[in-house]
Amino acid sequence: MARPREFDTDIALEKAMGVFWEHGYADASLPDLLKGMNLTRGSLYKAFTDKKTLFLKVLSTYDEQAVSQAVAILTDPDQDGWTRIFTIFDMILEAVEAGDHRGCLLCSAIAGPASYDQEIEAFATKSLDRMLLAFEEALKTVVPAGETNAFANLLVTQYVGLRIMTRANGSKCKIQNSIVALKKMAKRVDQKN
Amino acid sequence: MARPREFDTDIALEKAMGVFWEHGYADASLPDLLKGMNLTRGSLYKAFTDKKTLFLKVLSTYDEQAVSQAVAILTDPDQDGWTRIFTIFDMILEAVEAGDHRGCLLCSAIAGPASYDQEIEAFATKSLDRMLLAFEEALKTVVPAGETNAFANLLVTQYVGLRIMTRANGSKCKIQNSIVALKKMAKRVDQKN
DNA sequence: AGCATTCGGGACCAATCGGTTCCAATCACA
DNA sequence: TGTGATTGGAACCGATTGGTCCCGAATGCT
Repeated sequence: MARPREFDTDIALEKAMGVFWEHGYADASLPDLLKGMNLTRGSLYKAFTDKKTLFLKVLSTYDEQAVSQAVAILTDPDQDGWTRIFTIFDMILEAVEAGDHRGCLLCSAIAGPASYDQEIEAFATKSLDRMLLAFEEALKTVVPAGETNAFANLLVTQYVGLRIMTRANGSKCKIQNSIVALKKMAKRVDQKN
Repeated sequence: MARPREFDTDIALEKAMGVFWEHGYADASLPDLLKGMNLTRGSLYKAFTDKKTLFLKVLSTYDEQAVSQAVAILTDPDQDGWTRIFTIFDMILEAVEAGDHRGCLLCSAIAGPASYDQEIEAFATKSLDRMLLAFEEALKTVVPAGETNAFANLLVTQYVGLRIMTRANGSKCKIQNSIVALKKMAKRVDQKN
């Protein structure tokens, strides 16, 4: 019984992801979201309750998609540890070079609403911890066992830093150089091992 | 002639810095600023024109104070390069351990309004570039000449990443570990040099 | 046919935003 | 003493915020 939804919830969620990704949580206004999702106010609130609830669901799908992709790359057993790691960082660089300044939805959430909203913080932290574990997994093959955790944290911090700087326009060069240095560091660490 | 200002502009500016530092640019509302600065609307607008103008002035005083302090540490000729660098990172850790989750006003500006306001971006980028040069200066004594720039970029990125993660509450452990790894990295780089 | 539920779309809500303007009171300088 | 600028404080502005409600039309299930 009853008329079914005319729009696909998942597709709407991905469109919402696009809006939040570009504008950030706070600066994505309801009109922005409605236009980006091709919905009316009534439909949005009936389907997603709330702006914040919508954002949490978006974070969830971002975790399933972007984060899972990164995790898959970092834990790919067919590749060398450093190869996996630099696949991730090279993708960041490629995105910036292609003019994509959106950065990482997760990192922007941490920089923004996570500082005053515990739910958002918990969600974002959980996702970032998945990346931490994946980095650690990749490092297991290339650094001594007792050091994987520390280096994984360094790489996650580097990841966050790069993704944040991505959102400022004139940062391409700095991002390039950071990754160059990261590769040099990898070489040094590797020779010792 | 005329009645003089009852409040000290510089002190008001520092109070405003405190408000922006804690809340971020967008989330610092006029009432927040007025309460934090002990001013009324009229006085604020007469003295500082604008919320954005006020913020730019605040960024400027932040540059003169916090950034200059960091630059001074990083370029102190009496200290070893790595000592200078890890003084900076240890200060970040100490702040977090003391419960200070404000992070870095500059980094928050880059993560926030710098993405849609060119003036703010230009200002923040300029300040961050000062830190970049200072990191490079410190590195000159400990890494080969051709590599100082790349490593300086890595360190600035690390700095930004740490400062952003600082604003999420449960990140103390990650920050600790990142810095531990940074020190390990320094050792490896040093042995090669 | 009839019921239920969704649709798009707009009206409407209170609250807040940044910003302007006016006020009487205050105080310094000439 | 009088002029001029600044004070705290409130009133007020239009715009925007997130959110609710109601509408007639559409559509699927029984």
